[in-house]
Parts: sequence; structure tokens; C-alpha cells
Amino acid sequence: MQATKKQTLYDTLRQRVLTLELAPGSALDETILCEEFGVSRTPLREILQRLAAHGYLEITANRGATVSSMNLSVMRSFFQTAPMIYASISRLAAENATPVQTTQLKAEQRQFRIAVKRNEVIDMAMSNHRFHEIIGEMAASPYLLPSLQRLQIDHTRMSQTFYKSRNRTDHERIDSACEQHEQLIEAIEKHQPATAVDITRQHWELSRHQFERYVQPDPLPIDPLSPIQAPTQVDNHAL
Amino acid sequence: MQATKKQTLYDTLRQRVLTLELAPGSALDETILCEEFGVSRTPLREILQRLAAHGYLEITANRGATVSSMNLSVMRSFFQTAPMIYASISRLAAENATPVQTTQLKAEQRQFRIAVKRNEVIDMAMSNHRFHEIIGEMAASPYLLPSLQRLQIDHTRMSQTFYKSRNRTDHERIDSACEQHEQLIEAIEKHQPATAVDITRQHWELSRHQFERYVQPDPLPIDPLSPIQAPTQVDNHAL
DNA sequence: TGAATTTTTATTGTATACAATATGTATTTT
DNA sequence: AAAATACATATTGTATACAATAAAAATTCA
Repeated sequence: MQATKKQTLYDTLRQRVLTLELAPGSALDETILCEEFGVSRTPLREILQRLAAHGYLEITANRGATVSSMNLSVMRSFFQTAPMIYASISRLAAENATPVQTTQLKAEQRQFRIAVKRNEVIDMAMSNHRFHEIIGEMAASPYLLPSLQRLQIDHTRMSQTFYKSRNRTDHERIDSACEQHEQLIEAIEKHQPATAVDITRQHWELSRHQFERYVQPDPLPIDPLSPIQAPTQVDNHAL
Repeated sequence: MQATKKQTLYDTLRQRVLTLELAPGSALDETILCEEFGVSRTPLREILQRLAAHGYLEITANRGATVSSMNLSVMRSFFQTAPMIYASISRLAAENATPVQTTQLKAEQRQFRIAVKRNEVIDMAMSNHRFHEIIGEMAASPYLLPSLQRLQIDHTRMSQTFYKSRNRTDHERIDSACEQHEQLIEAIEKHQPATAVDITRQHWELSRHQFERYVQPDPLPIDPLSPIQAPTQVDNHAL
């Protein structure tokens, strides 16, 4: 019966980490979470163990759980690893995707479009996350999936700023991403690995550009009195 | 104090899985393990959760933990993924390895040599596992490491037959592997990524040939009465 | 006999109480 | 007043008892 309760617990905490509702590095209070979810500490702690092993949390002995930190030292490795893993996953997905999975993917893309249209930040982040997660499932590679999932945790968290942005250029980029999703679905459905890899590469480049601005904000104008030409509202407090 | 106890529990169970002392698919009895390790079910279950999340076990709700199965359906994906991940890890290791880590790697290689000389199957398997694990640490890529670890679980388990073999050819191959380790250490120490990748590729090919015989044993002689030319004692009961 | 149902047993899941550890506060000492 | 120590509080870790679920055995009914 209460397998549902534990799953809810896992999913909810996971979402809070991914949407930055729980800030990187922040501590989790077992007692408070127990009250909130109406469970005792035993099952809660088992879930925390799982979340930690999956990379969402970090557990230190006798000092409890904290949300996984996103430090700059791993960024390099993120940018090195992501394109390779994403490309491999897309290739395998295009080779192995079943019709049922393609249907799932299309459904998730509809959710994403709706969230984009309504400008619902959390829904955008989560449906985009789920979209790429489904592609991961399509790849059917238990050995590649763990790395994809680790990448996605930080990718989704970094994307928050992107989704939250009320900037014109960013909105256009979100639309581009949405269009790339459609193309990717088509390539996967038609079993065209090469095309899928290429679109994935473009999709990654779009993200990468965004992240570069995020990590390294636009330089200040030379003349501090002249108005800033392209007013970008990037807040990089999270990193 | 008892953080040690839990770590021992984790390490011991992990080793039993890796050395096939616990057969793939076999069930774990919580009560028996509790008695053996002198802990109650609460901490034991937390460890089982961790082991499951790391790919050593599979936990089904209301039905307990079993050792991760090694079915043929994932073999394809294993052979597809392994060379790419191993190569990437080696490249990064050669780029980033610190002197301290290189020293560790050399120490582990000494252990491996000793185990090979003494023909200690478990020690061979575990020190070889640890050897490649250290290279994984050298790579310093939290995003690539999870896939490497998943691959290593099954790689080490499959290697058991290899190490157990009393066959002449197999022994020569183990010596080759040992020599490749030395070359790999040198490439890493001298920060030569290209060389490290190349040796890794050769090292993988050696494994792959072994696995092919393992999964698909030598064909029977055409004339069933003539003696078998190369008596290979490959027992592929585990797969 | 044999299929279906109930009862029993074993195993897994959860709550709670208690122990161990870490952290914060007060007190003592110089 | 500053440092050091002792004490108090909060948090984490573990054991145990009990509840829920699954599996096995026994019983019933056709």
C-alpha cells in the first residue's frame, strides 16, 4: 500500500532539488520532512540514501543530508562529458525506440509546449527533464543511463535561470529548443541515428551558449555611465 | 564509531557480488545478514538501498533484495558502451592524474601482480577492479564515473571465469593484461592521453576476446571421436 | 482427487524508543 | 575579557516491537 508514499517522497524531494526549490548545499531536516510527509524516520532515511546514491543529495556520517552542491570545479567535466553522452544516447534511442516510447515522448513534448506557452517555470523544467529522460530509456543502455542521469541533475538545475528569464532572446531560444525537440522526435521515430545525433549536437550547443552567459555574465560596459546595450537579466547567484 | 561497521557491511557485500560468491539473481536474507554482521535491520536495509542504487542489487517492494542479474539482453549494450567509456576515462586520467594517485595505482598494480603469481582468484579480481577504479578516480569526472562503475560491476563478474581458468592460453592473457597495466601506468604518469587511450583499447580487446569465448564457447570438433585439440575449460554456467 | 478458500507462517515495511554523536550555551579559570 | 572546560540541547544512528504483505500449508467443497 505505502509503496506509493515512498515513491511520492522520492519524487517530491527529487523535484525540489531539480527545480532549485532546495538550494544546492542546503541541509535537510529529517524531523520536518517526516512531519510533512507523514512517515517515520526509518523509511525517510532509506529514501535519502537512495537520493544520495543517485546524486541528488550528499550524506555525511553523523551530519545528515544536504542537497548536492554545484561547484565550478566540476563544470569543466560537465561540458566535456555531456555532448558525448547525449550524442550516444540519442544514437541508441534512434536505433532502439519502440512505438510505445515514441508515443510517450510525443506526449511529454505536448506537456513541454503547454508549459512554455503558459510560462510555467517548474513545469517547463520538469517536462524538459522528463523528455530527455524518456530518450534515455529509449536507448535501453543500463550502462550509459547512470551518467545521463547525473548529467541531467545539474543540467536541469542550471537551466532554471534560463526558464525563469523574461528576456526576449532567451524566449526565442526556448522556442528553438522546442522546435529541436520536434525534429528529434521525428528522427527517432524514423530510426535515423545520424540525424538524431546531429540535432542533439545543435540542442546541446543552444544549452551551452546559455550556460556560458550564466557562468560568465555579459561584461560591464567600458564607460560605466553609458546605458547597457543589451539588457540581459542573468542572475548567477546560484553558482 | 560504527560508521566503520556500515562501511564493512557495504564493502563485504559488494565484494561477494563482484566475486560471484553471491550468484546473480540470488536472494539476500535480511535476518541472516543481520546476525552475521551483528547489526539490526535498520542499518542493514540502508546499506541494501545504497547497494541497489549503485547497481549491485535489485530491490523489489515487499520482496526484498536480490543480486543484480546478468542477462544476455544487456550484453550488447555492454559491448557497445564499455570501449567508449573506458577510452574517455583513460584520456581524462592521463590528463588529470596527480602524483599521489599514480603512486596508489602502482601500489594496486603490485597487489595485482602478487595475486596473479599466487593464482589467488578473488584477489586478482578485486585488485584488478580496484586498479581500474583508481583510474576512474583520476579522471575526476563525477558525470562519467557512474557509468564506469556500472560497467565494472559486470566486467569484473564476467572476468571471474577468466581468472579461475587453469588454461595455458588464459594464463598468458592474464600476463598480457598485467603488462598492459604497466604500460597504462606509464602513459598516465607521463600525461600521454593518446597513448593511454590506445593501450586501453588493446586492453579492452583482450577482455572482449575472452568474453566472446565465455558467452560462446569453442565449437565442438566436427568428428566427435577425435581428441579436442585445444582443451579449453570454459564453464559458462553463470550466464 | 483437485481446485478453491481459509489459516498459518515467514518476510518485509514502519514506528518508536533509546543510544551515540555533534553542536550550542553556560560556567569556570586564567 | 578570552580561552578552556563542562554542561545542556539538538540531531543523527541503531535496536526492537509491531503492522502489513507475500508465501506456504492446511482445510474445505465440488
